[in-house]
Amino acid sequence: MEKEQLANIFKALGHPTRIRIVEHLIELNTCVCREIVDIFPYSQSTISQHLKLLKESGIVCGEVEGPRTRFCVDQAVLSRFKAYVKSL
Amino acid sequence: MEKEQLANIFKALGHPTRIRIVEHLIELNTCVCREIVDIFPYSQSTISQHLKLLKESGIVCGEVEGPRTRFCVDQAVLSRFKAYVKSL
DNA sequence: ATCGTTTATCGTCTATAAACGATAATATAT
DNA sequence: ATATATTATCGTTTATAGACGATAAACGAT
Repeated sequence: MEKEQLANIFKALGHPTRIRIVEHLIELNTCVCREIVDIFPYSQSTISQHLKLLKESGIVCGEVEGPRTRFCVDQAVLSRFKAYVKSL
Repeated sequence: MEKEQLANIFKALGHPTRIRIVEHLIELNTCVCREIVDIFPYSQSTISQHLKLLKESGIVCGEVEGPRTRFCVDQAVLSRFKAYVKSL
């Protein structure tokens, strides 16, 4: 796993809200943006921005499904990330 | 482990240079600032600042030793951090 | 065709990060 | 006492993050 992507994943997780979003995604397996907006005390645009960062890091993927986007954790990337952390 | 500290550790590792510094500290077990400055293409003040962030997150600790500071990874914190990541 | 719902993006503002050089602080050695 | 080496901090500059509201885009339902 490249240092650059590693750093991006760490950075993506470097915010309490994004940690919680990822935990939530792992728990529910999948999720649309609206559900997350309803849970957190932030605006839709803010949550969307957090999801964008998570997606850009590669740890989360989102597929468009009609008018909404279904987000989920990319298990392959998460596995590689966990393997790296374990190696520390 | 509290979300706030978790996020701080993730954030601290969210920079390629700081990842490398931590890897280096783990490898050598301990290190003074000057050695790191010699390795990386950044100024002493920049490296010192990176070390400060790492220290503030708790993942690294530094004890003053005469005119220099000896840095090392806090194994207890690293362990807890690794345990959290494993739980994802 | 229009409306409502959902999501992404734009523009803005404020705060923090990242880098540097310069300087202060500390301790060792001369 | 003075010089040297090491580290931390200050001040500055530029870039990025984090939040918001407003708006655009996409689709489903009416």
